[in-house]
Amino acid sequence: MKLSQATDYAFRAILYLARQGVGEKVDAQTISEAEVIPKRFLLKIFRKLVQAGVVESYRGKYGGYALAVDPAKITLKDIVEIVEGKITVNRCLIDPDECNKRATNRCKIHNALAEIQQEVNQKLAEYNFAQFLD
Amino acid sequence: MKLSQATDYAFRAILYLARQGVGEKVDAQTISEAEVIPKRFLLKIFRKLVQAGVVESYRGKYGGYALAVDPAKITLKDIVEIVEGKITVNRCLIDPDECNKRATNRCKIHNALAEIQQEVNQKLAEYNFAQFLD
DNA sequence: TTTAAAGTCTACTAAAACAGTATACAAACA
DNA sequence: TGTTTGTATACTGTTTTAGTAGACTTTAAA
Repeated sequence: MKLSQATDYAFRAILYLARQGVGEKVDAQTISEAEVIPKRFLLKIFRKLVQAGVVESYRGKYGGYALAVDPAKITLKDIVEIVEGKITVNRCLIDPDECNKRATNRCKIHNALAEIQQEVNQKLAEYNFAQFLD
Repeated sequence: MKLSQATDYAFRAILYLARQGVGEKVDAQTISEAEVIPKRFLLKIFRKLVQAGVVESYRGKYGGYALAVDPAKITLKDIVEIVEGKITVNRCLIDPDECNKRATNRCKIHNALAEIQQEVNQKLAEYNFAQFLD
């Protein structure tokens, strides 16, 4: 029941770019040093963020990354889902075949977990990166 | 960001015992079959529940397990914590040394995650096993 | 008082996930 | 045209998860 290290790194990388402003390019090396994130690992995380359209990348000399979206429009939930996929508190909640009792909808515990999962998603969606800028 | 299979099994085992009533003994084999849980694995989970005092065990022939506590007093949070320990949404929230920026208390993101963590704990604590008895 | 059926304790193992690295490649600017 | 940047793919070591195994202990009934 925890977020991965990669997600935590992504939070910090996005916040770093948000502080520079939308469209302001910074190279991975600089962010890696400032935020104490292994560079190759950070590059890997950035590829997901680029693919998702949250960040844009610039290749070649003087390349780097810049925020593509207003920080106020980027939530913690967005980043979590980009990096590690949708949150699933219990495996039964994704795929009924994962419930070895095949009782997903009849099981009150699973209904409770579904509610908790929704609550977590909602909470994560309440925080956007504009709020984290000092 | 999900609960382990062991926790899910524990939920179902506790619910099974709750349906029998406090003090009503059932052997692991029966529960294993009814809830489709590997028996040896279930035995291992039960040891934690026994140690925590939620369940009492009876050894020897005609032994088994029985709920030791009123189901209304057992919450989802209790079981999660017994089986997999306290929930920590982000590793920084347990140990500041885990934050490679050493910024746990100054970091607004981590403060947000701390709030979400508390929310999850509170939600889990709102559900008790009496509520799940039809 | 023996024996069979229960749980206990410790250790082991296979598979998946996590965290990070490496190597080769492509683009861009100077 | 060469150096600096990101891209793509694949590899690797460690930890966690999920489950299994074997030897042992307890208990009740025959």
